[in-house]
Amino acid sequence: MQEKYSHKLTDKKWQEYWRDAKLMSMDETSQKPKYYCLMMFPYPSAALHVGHGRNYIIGDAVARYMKMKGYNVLTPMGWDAFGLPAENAAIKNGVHPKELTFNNITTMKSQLEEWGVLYDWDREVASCNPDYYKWTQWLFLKLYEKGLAYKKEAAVNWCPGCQTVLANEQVVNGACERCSSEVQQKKLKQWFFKITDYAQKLLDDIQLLDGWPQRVKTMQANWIGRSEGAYIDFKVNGLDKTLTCFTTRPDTIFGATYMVVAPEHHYVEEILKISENKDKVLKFLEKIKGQSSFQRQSEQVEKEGVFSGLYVINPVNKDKIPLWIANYVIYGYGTGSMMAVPAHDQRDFDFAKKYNLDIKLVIDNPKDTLNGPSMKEAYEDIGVLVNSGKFDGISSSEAKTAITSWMQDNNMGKKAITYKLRDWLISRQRYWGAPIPIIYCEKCGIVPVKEKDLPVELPADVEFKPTGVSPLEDKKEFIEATCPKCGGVARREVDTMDTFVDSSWYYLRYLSPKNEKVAFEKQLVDKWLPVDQYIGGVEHAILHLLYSRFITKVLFDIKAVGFKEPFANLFTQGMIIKDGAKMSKSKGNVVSPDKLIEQYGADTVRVYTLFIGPPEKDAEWNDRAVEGAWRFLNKVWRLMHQTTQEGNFYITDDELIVKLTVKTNEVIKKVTFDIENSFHFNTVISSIMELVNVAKEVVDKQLESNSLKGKVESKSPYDVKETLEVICLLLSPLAPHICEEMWRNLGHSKSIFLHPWPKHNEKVLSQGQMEIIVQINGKLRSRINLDKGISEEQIKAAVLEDEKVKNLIANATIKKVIVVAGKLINIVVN
RNA sequence: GGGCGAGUGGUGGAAUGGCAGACACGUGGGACUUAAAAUCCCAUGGAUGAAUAAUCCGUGUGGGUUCGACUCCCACCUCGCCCACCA
Repeated sequence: MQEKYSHKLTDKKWQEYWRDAKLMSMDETSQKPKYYCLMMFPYPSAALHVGHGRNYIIGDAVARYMKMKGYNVLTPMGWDAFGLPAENAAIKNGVHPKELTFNNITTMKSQLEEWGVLYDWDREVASCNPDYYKWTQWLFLKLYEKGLAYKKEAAVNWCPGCQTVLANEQVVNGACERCSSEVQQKKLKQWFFKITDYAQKLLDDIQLLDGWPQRVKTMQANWIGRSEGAYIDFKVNGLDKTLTCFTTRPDTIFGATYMVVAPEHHYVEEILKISENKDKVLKFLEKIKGQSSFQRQSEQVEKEGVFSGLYVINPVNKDKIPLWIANYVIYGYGTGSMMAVPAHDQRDFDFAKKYNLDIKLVIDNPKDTLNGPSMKEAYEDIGVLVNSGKFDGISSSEAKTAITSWMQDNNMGKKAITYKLRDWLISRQRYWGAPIPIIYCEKCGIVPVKEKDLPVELPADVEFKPTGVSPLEDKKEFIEATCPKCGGVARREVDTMDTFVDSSWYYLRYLSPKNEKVAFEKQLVDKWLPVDQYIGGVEHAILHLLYSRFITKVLFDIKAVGFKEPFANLFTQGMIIKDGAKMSKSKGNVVSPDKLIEQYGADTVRVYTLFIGPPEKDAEWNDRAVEGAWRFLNKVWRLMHQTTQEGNFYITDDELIVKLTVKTNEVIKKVTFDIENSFHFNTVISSIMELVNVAKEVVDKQLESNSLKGKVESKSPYDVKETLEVICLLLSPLAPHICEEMWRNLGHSKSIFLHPWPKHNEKVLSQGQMEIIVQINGKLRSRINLDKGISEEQIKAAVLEDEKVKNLIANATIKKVIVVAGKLINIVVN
């Protein structure tokens, strides 16, 4: 064994060894229990920084740990390889997206290897390969068959920068998530997945996700946004037309004093035809059009509206109330129109004040009687109904159901549930994605491509120009097709699919990545899924995870898989921050792992990354503190060297033996608990540091006592090697290279990762003495060392006999004594 | 406005309701060295102390529960993230 630790001696050697030995390959014939450990597959962008590294290092540590715990571990990796950045780069630099993507994949793979992160590379997938996207297209066909893929004209978010359509989820503060251009509205015919059909199931089954962070579950529930209420029909005065609104407060229907429709509402066209107020309405619509969607959505924009010139009839009391058009009504939610109850909704109240509309009190505050005209703000709480006909006097919560069923009986409205969740718009007017497998025939209309004709391959040479339509539009050989139904002349769909479709099922493909006959084998996925541990960034808390859940449920319903949820346990790691901000090229605060790995080695970078803080929380990167991890590994190496160079090293002093063996077993217990319970590798490392510190101290003391004459020999000396092995084993998932090296130096011929994880021995823990804290009236006053394992009564007696304690309570009477086993005693006196 | 999370030394952070500040980083001092690096040792929340004595204060603020609160409950303040004119 070298005297000094050098990562240059260990890193490459063991990386190659593990790779050749296929250490992390799943064993298909194994009888061991399975463990599917999955990292969110990355988009192949230029180069990884230490922030990305955290994700892979955590995952690798978990996978190695579970392997040592005796599981048959599946830990695959792949590439979410379609998408805009590669295509944008192609437009800019003229490099084909495919070339760029695969170059990036090569770079990232070698970076992962340098970190010592292992995967079952035989199962690698890339979503841009035809043998993968063939099955993404198959998935589309399955949804189409089930009526879950449909085409409709829709006002879509159009990014003028990327020249494409964006999903609602890709619009952030009215701007494109990618290029920050201001998003415009545009009407296009687009393909959608009917995720709204699964809104309730997606919401209900959140309950099944015991292993998910509460935060993510809440975010999903909010995103689905279920609300219960009623649809209520309002007849337009004097016309044979009904406008329906959605409300969560049917109890306030008697207080509706006007009605509002969104400016985009289809009825606005009718209004313009017949309204006497047409000019003002037109002027208003013009003004609203000038406001970007971002302006409309921000709260700074004042509620504005215009009287339509028409009236509607409140069905419950036949009141004739004005119909308004206003910017604060969202076309996409509910019915795009709403009843306004100014007395009991703050927004309606503000609007009514501004335009001098009636405010009618229908819910009274039982504690403090309200007076309609003098109200300063809306009363939104529960209360007792007034001015509500036969419903006067009942509570508002009762009234909700009572009024709804009464309206239902009288054909005025009905119970309703709405969701904020919208259907998933999957069309992209882009090249670098999976083509939507659809053919348009003049005779037969929309015809899906036959499964046997998949994949619909992307042509290689196309012109990359942002024109607002897919580059495939220019590609005659691609567009021209024959109708699969009638054989006639037809044309192909030129849009490609949102990359979230690619990533919504990849975890199934890993089980049979090369199968050319099916997307995945039911028997295999049913055995291996749900994923035991999914690890990734919280930024995917909504989109990717919701889409994956949706696709899994669809596949379950068509009996393609036998499970309802894809991911049993989810771990979302925190971001690495540098100089107070997320690492990004534009901010110039990116820390590259390459130099650090060159200087300190992979294990130092890994240990520091895990030591930086609890993995689920954000953490600030500190280059200087990396040094601490380096020093620690060197310390371990020196201890190892010092105690193995000249044969076995025995501890012969009984006290030292107890100290070291107790600590060794305590740390095994603590480390195992911290990994199992929370992946808190930061405390795992600090515990191992403590063990190393104690071992060092014991070894030094032993060396001192060896040089002393007349030392007392123990009857059963302790070989330090036992503790050294434990240190190697506990540290190996975190710092695999150095541990593998030290393990071999300890005389083992097989890889440390094939050795079982150590178990602690409770009996050892009960040896020696414990320190009992003595509190008087809850304040720390003394400490007393007592033998472990004595009873509470004995502790109490021993403490009360103690001279110091006696003095402290000399002039007081003892009221009560509380003993906490093994820890503390609190004497309550007065 | 709603939801979630967080507030502990100079810094990152630790603490099943039971010794607050583990483990590190940094800093100061010392040993070794011609010197430096590396390594090792000591100190390191604040206050009053000559003090290695001793005592008091101290986990955002104010209350509460408890023998005992960083931890639980209530109210508030600050910060972060997500959502947001969702009827």
